[in-house]
Order: sequence, then C-alpha cells, then structure tokens
Amino acid sequence: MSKGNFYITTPIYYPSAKLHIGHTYCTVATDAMARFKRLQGYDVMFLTGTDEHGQKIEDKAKEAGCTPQEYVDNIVLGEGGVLDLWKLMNISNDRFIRTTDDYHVAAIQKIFKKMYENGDIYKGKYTGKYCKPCESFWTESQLVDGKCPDCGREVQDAEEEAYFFRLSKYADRVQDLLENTDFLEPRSRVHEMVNNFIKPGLEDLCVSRTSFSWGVPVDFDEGHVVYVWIDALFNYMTALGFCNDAKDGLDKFWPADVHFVGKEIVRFHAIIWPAMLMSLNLPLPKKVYGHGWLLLDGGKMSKSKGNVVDPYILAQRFGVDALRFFLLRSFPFGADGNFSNELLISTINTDLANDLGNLVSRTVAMAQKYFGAHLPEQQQVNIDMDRELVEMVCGLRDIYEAQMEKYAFQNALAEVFKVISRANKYIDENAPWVLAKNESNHPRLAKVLYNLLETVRICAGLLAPFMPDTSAEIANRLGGVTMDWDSLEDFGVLPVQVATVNGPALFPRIDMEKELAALEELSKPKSDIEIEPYATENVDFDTFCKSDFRAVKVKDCQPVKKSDKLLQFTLDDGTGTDRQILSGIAKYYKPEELIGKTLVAITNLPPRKMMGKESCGMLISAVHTEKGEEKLHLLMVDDAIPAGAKLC
RNA sequence: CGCGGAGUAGAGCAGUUGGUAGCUCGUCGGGCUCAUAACCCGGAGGUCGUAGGUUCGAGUCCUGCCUCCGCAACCA
Repeated sequence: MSKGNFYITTPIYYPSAKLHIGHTYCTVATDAMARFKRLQGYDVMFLTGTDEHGQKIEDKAKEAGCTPQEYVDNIVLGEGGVLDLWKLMNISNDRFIRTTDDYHVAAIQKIFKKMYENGDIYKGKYTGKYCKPCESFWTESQLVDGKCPDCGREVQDAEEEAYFFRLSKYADRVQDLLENTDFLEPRSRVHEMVNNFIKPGLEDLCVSRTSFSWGVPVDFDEGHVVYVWIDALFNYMTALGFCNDAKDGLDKFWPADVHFVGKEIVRFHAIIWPAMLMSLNLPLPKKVYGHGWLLLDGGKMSKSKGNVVDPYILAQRFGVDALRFFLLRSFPFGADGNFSNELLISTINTDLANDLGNLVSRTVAMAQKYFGAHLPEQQQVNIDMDRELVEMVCGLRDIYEAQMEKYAFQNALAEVFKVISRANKYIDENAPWVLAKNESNHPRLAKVLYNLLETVRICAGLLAPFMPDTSAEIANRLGGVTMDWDSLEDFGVLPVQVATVNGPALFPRIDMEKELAALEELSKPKSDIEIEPYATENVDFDTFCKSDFRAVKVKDCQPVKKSDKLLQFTLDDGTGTDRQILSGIAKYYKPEELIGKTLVAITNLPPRKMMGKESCGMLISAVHTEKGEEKLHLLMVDDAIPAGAKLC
C-alpha cells in the first residue's frame, strides 16, 4: 500500500565534458533520498538527465570535428559516459531525460508558444549599439568612450530581435515565495538570492538566441532558438508528459516534492523557474534545495592538486557503496565540504571497516562458533543490562527518519553509527566468550547474540538507501531476513533460531599510506607538459600583417586595486607617449620584478576598459600546462632592442 | 563600503529557540581476545578569531575590527 507519491529530481547536467565527483555527489544524494522514500512506502519518481543544447556544445563539437548530436551522444551514451556512471554508482532513477529527446523538443516548442500567446513572452528588441564592421551588439555600458569596445569605431543605434520573458512581472511574487515560505532551503541561500538578484530589480529575461543554432527552434520564427531557461528547466515537467504524449505521470507526480540543485544554479531554480510556472498558472515545486560543493584543500576542485576526484577510479578502488556512504556521511548536505583522499580512507576504515564491518563479522562469527548453523530456541529474556541497547535500537528508526526528512544525511548516518558503536560496547559488557565457557550460561549467550543480530538487522535496513548492496549482503548473512520499513522499528523480528551465514569482510581495512601513494601515482598526468592544440585553420597573410607587434619597455608596473588578476603596465613604446596596457597575469609575476624589462606587445588592438582602466594593446606571453597547472611566461626579449622596434 | 559564508582541542567538524564546551581522527595509559592489529574504558589537550556591548548568565544576541573562502567583476 502506497503512502503517497514523491517526485525528486537532480539537475540535468551539461555534458560538455565528463562528469566529476561533484555531479556524483548530487546524484548519490538524490538517489539516497529516493530509496529512502521507497523504503518508507512512497510511490517514487526519480528523474535525472542531461541538458544538451547551447553554444558551448556547438563549439566543442566543432572542435572535435563532429555534429553536436554525435558529441553529446558520445558523452551521454558512450563508454564511461553519463549513463555508465549512474549505472556504476547504482543510481535508481526511474527516468532519464535528454533535452534532445524528440518529445522534449516538441513540448518546449509548445510551451514557448503558450507563453508567447499569453503575452508573457514577447518579441522585443535587444536595443543597443551596433558596430557594422564587427557585426556586434553592445549595450551602453559596454561602450568605451561611446565607441565600439572591439574596434573603437563609431556605433549606431540598432535593434536585434529577441524574445523576452516578463520576469519582472513576477518579481514580487517570487520575493514573497522566497522570504515567506520554505520553498528554498537552506535558508542562507534566500538572502543571497533576494539581495543579489531581486532587490537590484529583475529585468525581463532574454529567452531566445539567434547567435547559434544548436537548440530547440522557435517554430514560428525561423532563426531563433529557445535559450536554456525554458529548454532546461521545463525538463522536470516534460519528463512527466507535460505538453506531450510520450510520457505520463504529470497528474500523479507534479508538483515535484523537491529539486536538488547545486548552489551555482539556485538562482535559476528559485527565481526563473517559479516565475515561468506562475506565468502558465502551474503549481510550483514544493521545494528547491541548494546543496553545497565539495572543495579540494579549501578551494574549488582542480586537477592540479593531486587528488583523484574521478568517481570511476574511486568507486573502482574503494567500492561503490563505500564511496556513496562517504559522500553523504562526511559532509553536511547544505554546506560546502572539504574532500580529501585521507578523509575518504579514514571514513571507510573507521565507520565501515572497524565499526560496521567488524560488528557484523564478530557477531556472525560468534553465533556460528558457539551455536553452529542457528541460534538455539532456548534463550533467556532480556535483563537490565540489555535495556539501553534495545531502547536505542527501537528508537533509531524515528530519529533517523526525522533527519532524513530534513535532508540531513550526515546526521541520519551519525545516529545509525551511534547504535553500531553501542553494539560494539555491548559485546564488551557481556563478554560472550566468557559466557560460552559454561554450558549453563548458553541461554544468556544466545540472547546476547540475538540482540546483536537484531541490532545489525535494523542498522543495515536503515543503511539501505545509502549502501544498497551492503545492506542486501548483511540481510543475507542474517539468513535472508526482510528489512522493510515497518520491521525497522520492531525489535524481535528475526526468528529466534536465526540462521547466520559467514562471508568475507564487508569492508577490508585500507592501508592509508599505501593507498595514498597509489592514488598519487594514478593522478599524475601522462606527461608533465601539455601544450595547446594547434590551430587547424590557416590565417591569411594579409590578416596576419595587420597585427602590429612591437618591442616595449616596462617603465612602471602596478597591481590593480580590487583585482587579483590584473597588472597595470606603463610602457615606453618608442613614440614618446606612454602606453598603458592591463594584463591578467598578477598570479604569475610580482609587479616590481618586471620594471625595466623589454617585452612584446600587439599595439593595434582596439583599446578596452578593464576595471575602469583603459588597456591599449596586449602583452604577449607563452602559455603551457605543467603537471596540470597553468604556466605563463611573458615574452622577454633582448634589452638591446629599442622600444618601438617592429616585429615582422 | 558589491553579495554571501566561515573562523570552536594537533587535524577535520557538531553545537537547534542564550543556562555546566561536544564528536571523529591522532596522542598517552589501561582492559579484552569473539572479530577486519579490530573492540571497550580512562587521561591529556580549547580564555569557542579579536575588542566592546546587552544579560543574573553568550560559542549561541548586538556593534566595530582582523583573517580565510566562495559568488560577482575582471583575465585581448
């Protein structure tokens, strides 16, 4: 009998590159929640998928020399692709949506049209300044001295057609939704949204593009494609049959119970998505939960830091369940967490090997050693010293449930492990090996072991959403016992004469030193030095000749205030007038060490403003990647070369 | 003064509405031997970033300051 329906989603991921541990984190969390709800008895719909349109995919495909469709097919369906990863991670999604699926594309066209017809999407003009030679649009604020920031030429008033969504119309309702309901969690994200995006004023949102073609075409206006907002966000509904007949479940599952999303896309889900639904008079999802990120060494993930963050490698070395468990046990879901291999290994060793694995192992081993195939019928009733353990186990399910309902996976797991720890202590208190020595104590011994096995059963049952395979294996070792939701608050479900099954260690201890060394080895790039791929297209000689490269001498060099990237150069270019160039190389050089050097600059690039200062040209550097780290060297030439000497 | 988060034992972190400072790892000492050199008990170690304020009482509320991080801006 179903307790009701539950609809949960992950974001649809952008397959412009292979997915990493961060995507895995979110999907594993969603999976744990979905499994938990199924365990409780809900009818669950768990959706994940991929967002496959857009400029970036179009570019990547071009680079790779294939069509955009071929490109995304490879990343999604190909070996080691998205589907493979979710299969490996034991993800139990009910559906998988790709925004390139026919039914989705058709549905998006209908949705776009509906919003156009109800007046919330209107054909507007991207009014701005147009530079004819550059064929580019600019807004007032982008202009430099009223001229084209690219070429410095005069611009003219011009308009480009585009479709806009009346986001501004819904600003008040969205603000109310955020501030006065628990629509968006954790709460701290609300301030960020309201202060950053709503208070400054919501502008209407441009929802179409003409600058690329890899997207859902606007079927009533050739040349326009639907931009990501409508295309991607409505996946949560088209996958249930909204505006299409290919899928079903809309009545049953919409509105969604919760969208799990990363904090970087909270804005889209907490502002744009509800506004669009309001426009169509559709029910809003009940909740958007913005989870934190996994950080490496306190900073954002990056391959250069020597951590293996490839979920394939981690799952392969440590096991899928261990990896799933680690991700949800170690980090509070709502906040950022520090990922490290040390933490991963120590979590596995402490919780899974020493506490859980060893508890199962010693309990089953004793049952077999003292009683053989199954426990004897004759068992003493519980006495005082059993009470604490039994009460703890009986109360566990409800405490765990309360934490799970708050998406506090870390806390839910901590509660389970408190009980596991208590069980280990219980063994010590009762010293079964002492009881075993005297035949008359066997009823007591049998009871102690029974209590332990029952504790293991309940803990394993509650761990099922996190570690489905391990949970099933433990059920096996307890003689194939059931671990359904109702049975998880009843102490005494195991048959008295429970038959146990021995097996290998569930989680063998990992040698920290050795494993870290092995991971280090794996994370090393094949070669230390990597260079940019060469351009395949030729540049014609005339175009090349237009570039005016000159030797310049650094008269002064200062950091730019409030910028961690820019250095401001005052250069002697031989004309007698100082030339100012800004360059984003503060990471690589100290300003003072560059004064007096002779560098190479291209001088006829159009001037451009950065951080309010004008940059007239660009300094030339050599760049490469070394051990995964970006390296940059300014091109320094012989000081004998006079300022202004032309390079040709 | 762009927005936001964080500063609690050697490390990593919990601390809900203010009322004796906790957990895990590590470390030191002890116990046990069923078990994956695992398990159990105990000790040491913190003026809870800093300076003020509110209060009978503040890690918890308010204000200033310092440091770190993320977003935004910015890399021609």
